[in-house]
Amino acid sequence: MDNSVTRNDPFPSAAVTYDPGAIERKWQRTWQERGTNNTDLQRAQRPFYALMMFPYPSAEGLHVGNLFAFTGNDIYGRFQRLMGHNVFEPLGYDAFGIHSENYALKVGVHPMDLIPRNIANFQRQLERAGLMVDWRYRLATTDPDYYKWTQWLFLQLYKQGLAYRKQAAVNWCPDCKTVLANEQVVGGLCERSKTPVEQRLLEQWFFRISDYAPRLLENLDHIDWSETTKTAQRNWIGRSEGAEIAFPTHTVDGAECEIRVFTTRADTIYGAAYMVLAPEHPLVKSLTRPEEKRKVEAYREKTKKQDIITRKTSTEKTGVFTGSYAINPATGKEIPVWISDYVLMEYGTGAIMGVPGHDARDFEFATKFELPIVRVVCGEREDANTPLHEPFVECESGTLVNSGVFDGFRVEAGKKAIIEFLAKGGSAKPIVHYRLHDWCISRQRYWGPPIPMIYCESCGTVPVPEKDLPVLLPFIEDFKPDDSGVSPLARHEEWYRVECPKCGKPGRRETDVSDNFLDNSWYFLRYPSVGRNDVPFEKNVTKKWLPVNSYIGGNEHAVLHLLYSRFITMVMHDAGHLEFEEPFTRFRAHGHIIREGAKMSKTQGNIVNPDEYIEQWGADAFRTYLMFLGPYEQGGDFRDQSISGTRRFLDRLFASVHGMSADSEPDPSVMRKLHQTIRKVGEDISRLSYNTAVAAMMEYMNTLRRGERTPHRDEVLPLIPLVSPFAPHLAEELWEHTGGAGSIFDSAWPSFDPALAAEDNIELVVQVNGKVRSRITVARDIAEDAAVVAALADPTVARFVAGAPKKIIFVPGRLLNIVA
RNA sequence: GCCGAAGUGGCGGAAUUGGUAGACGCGCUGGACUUAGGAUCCAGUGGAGCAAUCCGUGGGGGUUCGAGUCCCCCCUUUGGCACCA
Repeated sequence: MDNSVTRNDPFPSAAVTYDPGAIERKWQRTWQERGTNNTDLQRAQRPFYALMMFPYPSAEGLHVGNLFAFTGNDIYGRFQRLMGHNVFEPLGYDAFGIHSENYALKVGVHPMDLIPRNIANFQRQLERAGLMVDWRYRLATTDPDYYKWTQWLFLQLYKQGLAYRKQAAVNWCPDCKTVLANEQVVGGLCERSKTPVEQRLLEQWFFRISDYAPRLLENLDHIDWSETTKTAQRNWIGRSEGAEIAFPTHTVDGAECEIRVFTTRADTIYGAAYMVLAPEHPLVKSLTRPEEKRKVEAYREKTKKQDIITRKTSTEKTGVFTGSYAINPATGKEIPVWISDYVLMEYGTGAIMGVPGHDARDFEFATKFELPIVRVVCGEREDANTPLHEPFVECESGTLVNSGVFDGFRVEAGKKAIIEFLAKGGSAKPIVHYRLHDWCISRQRYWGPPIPMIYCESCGTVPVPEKDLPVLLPFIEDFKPDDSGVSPLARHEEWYRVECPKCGKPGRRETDVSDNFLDNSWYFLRYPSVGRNDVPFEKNVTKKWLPVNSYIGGNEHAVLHLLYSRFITMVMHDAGHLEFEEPFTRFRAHGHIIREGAKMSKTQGNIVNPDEYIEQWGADAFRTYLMFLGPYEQGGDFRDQSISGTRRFLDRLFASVHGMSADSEPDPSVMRKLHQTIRKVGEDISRLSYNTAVAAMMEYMNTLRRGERTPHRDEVLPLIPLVSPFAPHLAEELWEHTGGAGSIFDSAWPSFDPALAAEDNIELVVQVNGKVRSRITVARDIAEDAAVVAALADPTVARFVAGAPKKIIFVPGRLLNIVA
């Protein structure tokens, strides 16, 4: 006999209890059998491409951060499906690259063995997470079917003159005997061996992304992306408006020449007291007077040996005088020409005009070498003769002084006027400069797609014909990089020796592989065309599914991956392969998870292994908790203790569904709350505010449980679809249990009835002088006069209002403030 | 140095546009049920005070009838870029 119904327990312990393990296994199998997560790409009527950044399959397995990211995307995708879209949610593996290779080196397992193993482990973990992924379209960047097209992409860029070869410096670790990526150099030291990094010059392949800088910048105004990401890209592209100015001089041999500088502060040209060239500037040789030659040569040698990082981080200014002078085109005066490593050959023209009065670095340099410091700008509190004890860099309030005919100009106007004036004399032109460098894609490594180029003695550089793709990455035992500075592939003559495709004479393959960022710069184009081996992305399916409707990923990729993807898409657009030029219509950066207030790291041993938690709490509770622990776009703090709360919520949902009745009528106030909840959860999911969506459902659950009553069917059932994006397995189970047909994900999001959600009576906040004194229950549409009368009838309010109110502020439906 | 984000109870965090600060959850306190409770359920929970009430969103000013929210000046934490002319 059932005597478990007690006064305090409106939900009798039902015969069935919530067993997430069993339910999740059941539905994962059922989904698989029914093809619930499959999308018919051809026939879809309302395509919606919900993309998440794919993981690199590290050996540690799925990180809770991956799951946090994926779950957030999955919820959005499932919600869009319930809203009537055909949602495509693919996932794959970014399996080439230095991360994977380094791990393979560390454990001494060949990546060709290791990576498939890692992928298998990831796959197992991901399948437990209950993602709505259509695995038929899974890809790995290491699949020859995939990287064949990565190589094809390279060839398209080459064809368009966007890929070129030049000498460039790389980071070299003498201890690891390998080339390092910039990310692997921390504070001038090798991340792993802590050895100082050296710089080496190598011939490398570059993509002309800098040609696209203006477009990459301008388009940012038209795409719906997280502002933080757009800001990061804007800064990275680094547009500077300024002028190129020529300073006439003559070489040691007496020939006339000019030093061109780039400056954003043309207004300060009257304060240009010296010039500085980068040590490697091509004019240095011809400008160095014989008596200075020894010093200059020594300085150049010294800076050449310096590694990139030390040079960038050292603060003390150094430099030497060349012995030559140039003419300041504004003043007509001679100024000395120096060389110093604080001027970078890579930026601008590799030369600057030194304006010590109004630039911090120039000030430091001039102070050290006792060069004249002249004031040419002053603020409101200074005049032309106010001495400069520190550089005056303020522009806004600045006025030009000691600047000849330009005295009295405001900084901005002065800039324009001076450029115009110099331009007339042919010594200046306005110019826009970008900080964005060309993209070096060569890697002297093994684990990547070989760059599809062949060097022939008679034909020169010859691209591999498209029909010969892919250039397979061969299996080699000795994939470890050595101190030769070239890829391990360069040790394999049997591989790199080929006939020239043009003339048939002996040729040599390019032995570098391409950057991992090239692999993942186009994977989203590939997903819908996985399986097509004749084209990288099939025209019709691409037209139907791209650009991506929603892209979610980490902001650590704000500049590299997300910029490169945009670049590649633009190039493909320009070449006529794509109809759009921006790949991701909407992008949202998710936050990152920390654990108990600290960063998760292996050394601290506080890594969350999703397996254990899913085992203990169920995937649904784990997913819901991840979404509840903080705002999705900001991340949050993972606390073991807190998971119980979300699990309790699911337990209660399960119990409510099993304990509900259909006998009496639903409670109107509960129904009102229900419709408010439907609205809120929908709105919150739309703006990725998952934590508040979960809170709203919990709040409703509390409403449902309040008092000693059995919840009505109509009060409970709509909660199932609301919770389904978060707890898909449980929702399916409850949907089936309550007689739903097919998958809940082929049903619809519950409709929200504004009339039902509206309150008849509201609680009006009554303030006196802005301080809350009371809350009164009044009709929703109460008029101001009636509200004042009702408020003054309240004894507490009356006590604070002595005479006649001075002023009344009435916010209908919300608040009444009486100023007494 | 530059660019960005953020400081709210014991903790994670709520608070679309200036309008009830602390939703929701954890934890904690008390209680019910129980052989037991690290299960479940009920009640309470920012601080001070018997109470009326007062004080409270990093600190200091300001605007406003009203400020977590807007403005100015500081402090702290955190992410990114870093001699970018």
